[in-house]
Amino acid sequence: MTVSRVINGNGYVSHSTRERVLSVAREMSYRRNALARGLKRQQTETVGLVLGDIANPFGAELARGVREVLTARGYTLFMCVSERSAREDIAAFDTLADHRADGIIVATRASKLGNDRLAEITEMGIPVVLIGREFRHPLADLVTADHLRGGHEATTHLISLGHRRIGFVGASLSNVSGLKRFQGSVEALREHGLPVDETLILGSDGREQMPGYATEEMGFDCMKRLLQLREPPRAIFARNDITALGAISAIKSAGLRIPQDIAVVGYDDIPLARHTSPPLTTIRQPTHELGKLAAQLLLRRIESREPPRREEKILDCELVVRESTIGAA
Amino acid sequence: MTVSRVINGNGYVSHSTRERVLSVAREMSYRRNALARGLKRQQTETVGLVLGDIANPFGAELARGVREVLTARGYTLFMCVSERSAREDIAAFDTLADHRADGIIVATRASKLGNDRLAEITEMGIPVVLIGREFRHPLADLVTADHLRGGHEATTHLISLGHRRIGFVGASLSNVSGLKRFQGSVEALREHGLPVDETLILGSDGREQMPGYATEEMGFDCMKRLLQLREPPRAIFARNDITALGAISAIKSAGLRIPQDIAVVGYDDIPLARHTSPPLTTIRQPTHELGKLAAQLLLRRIESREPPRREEKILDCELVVRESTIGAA
DNA sequence: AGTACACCTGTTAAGGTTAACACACAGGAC
DNA sequence: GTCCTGTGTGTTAACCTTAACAGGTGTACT
Repeated sequence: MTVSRVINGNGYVSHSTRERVLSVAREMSYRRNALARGLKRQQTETVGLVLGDIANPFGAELARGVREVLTARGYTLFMCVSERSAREDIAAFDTLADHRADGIIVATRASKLGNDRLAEITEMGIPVVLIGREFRHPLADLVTADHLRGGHEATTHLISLGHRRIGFVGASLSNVSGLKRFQGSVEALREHGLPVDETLILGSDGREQMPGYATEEMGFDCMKRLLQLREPPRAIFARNDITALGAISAIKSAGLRIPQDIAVVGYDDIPLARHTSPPLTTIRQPTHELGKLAAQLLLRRIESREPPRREEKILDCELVVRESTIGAA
Repeated sequence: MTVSRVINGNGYVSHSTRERVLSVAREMSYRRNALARGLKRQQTETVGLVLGDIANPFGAELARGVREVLTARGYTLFMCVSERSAREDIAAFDTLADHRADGIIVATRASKLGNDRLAEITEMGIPVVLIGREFRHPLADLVTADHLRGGHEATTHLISLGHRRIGFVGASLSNVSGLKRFQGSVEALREHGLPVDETLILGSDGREQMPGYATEEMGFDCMKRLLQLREPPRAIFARNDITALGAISAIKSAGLRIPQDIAVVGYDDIPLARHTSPPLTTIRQPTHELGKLAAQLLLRRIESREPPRREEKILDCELVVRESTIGAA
């Protein structure tokens, strides 16, 4: 009835009526029912963000970017975590679809099962945007950082410092971003005529279950194994900063110095990276931008009458040189 | 109609009918509408978690504990972030209330405005459980770690190592947990007849806005100021591990050694703490347990017919001694 | 035969909201 | 007087699901 007009502030309502409605509403501590509203209006002004590892500051920053754009446009963000398995991914997609989220942003690792369900959901007409996840679909946009170039730059940096034996910590076949970083690294080696020594490439050892998000634990373990080699690498490229921190820890506990004995490059430029000892050379992803862009693309999809042309945006990364690669001060 | 019975698996449905329904459902890629369902059933099997800083691994671990319990019982967890202001807190509460979440777990800092709205929501009959947030209400349960004792233990540890000038990094009047840690610390000093030197207590300097979650930036800044004192402290108790990392960074960039020149104790025992250099002595909170317990208390409230008696659980912390306080290997 | 019960299916209404429409009145323009 | 427009209010139906009930068939037991 007239109440709706008051609550939503559209249509004509006389001042006195409005006051009366508001006062009664206050008195009975009325809250409008978003379920009924969504049901009727066929839109909920709600967006779901599916994150993998929320312990990684990278995910936090991503969420921040997404939220910034969404709240400015009046949307609510609900975050779902899916850290263990494709099953959790699917559960998150289903829940968001069931609750009629207006759109979904997905930043978890790809998996066969997950992608299949994602395709279904996309085809049902729910706008979907991926962040750094391998899933191509004509109805879903994709944003990602240029990990190929990032990996390339990181490695080129090490090569330019004279390193010839470069270890890779945190290799993973199932994570696209990680894989691209690795590929970029290999390309750089090839370009400089350096051999790719497989004994220097360590990852999660097959015992990788779905989480596979690289942890400091993993960095620590891999680095320890590298140090046990007859001729350990003199430089390390880690799949991300968290992994790099683990590697640094392992190097130090072996009594070696960074960068004099072993140089380390990370990836992501998490806030902590500038405060490690030594401060970590790393590849900065435009994390915040990625989140904002994903949200913008999603809103474009949500608010346009018919499905817009698919967008795939690849943002540049940037090498940030700190003291973990060049001795200093 | 019969469809509902098939979808929900209750009531009698013949095999053939069930198959027919399922096949049609698949064909039209039917998804049940959680809005309509929630509207009709007056429950959504959905719980909201309001987190402050999701970049802090502490929040991540908390969420993990909460989720573990909820999913096992068939509930869905939606996370909302409120990192900047009391306004965001309120927005999150409102959204969750509007969407008829069955219950809300709140782990953000207390604020006058936020608590007022929380009281309203609680009194509307929505189950609420607080984690480490100062908000007492007969209808809301509270779980927290014993920060008073934690702060006491950390400081006692430093005193037992012979320290007499102990700095406190990250003081904040507006954060209860932080405040308790500080109080515990002061009590320990008093018990040992040591003076409380206010020049050694640094926080966010009044320029604290709502976020106030202590960052490594803050730890770095405070520590730098402490080092500029005529007689800097020889030991530091940081409000949390992230802050401690910042402090460590500042100490090192001043060319001092840990723990020989300055000992450092953190708080939380985040995964990274064992991988810093040197590994960080810290107070371990039963983070995962806190999350689980909060979820259990919430479910109790949700599922009991009439409001149960208020529970307030205080879990013990534990000192984890590592090399940032006692020189070693 | 009559009664009880298990099994299966359909009808109705309600949950809270809003789009669409209908109506009513006032004031101004012609 | 008629028409138009702006303002204010009310009615209806629909969004999709499910609780409650009603009704049907068939089998088993007394």
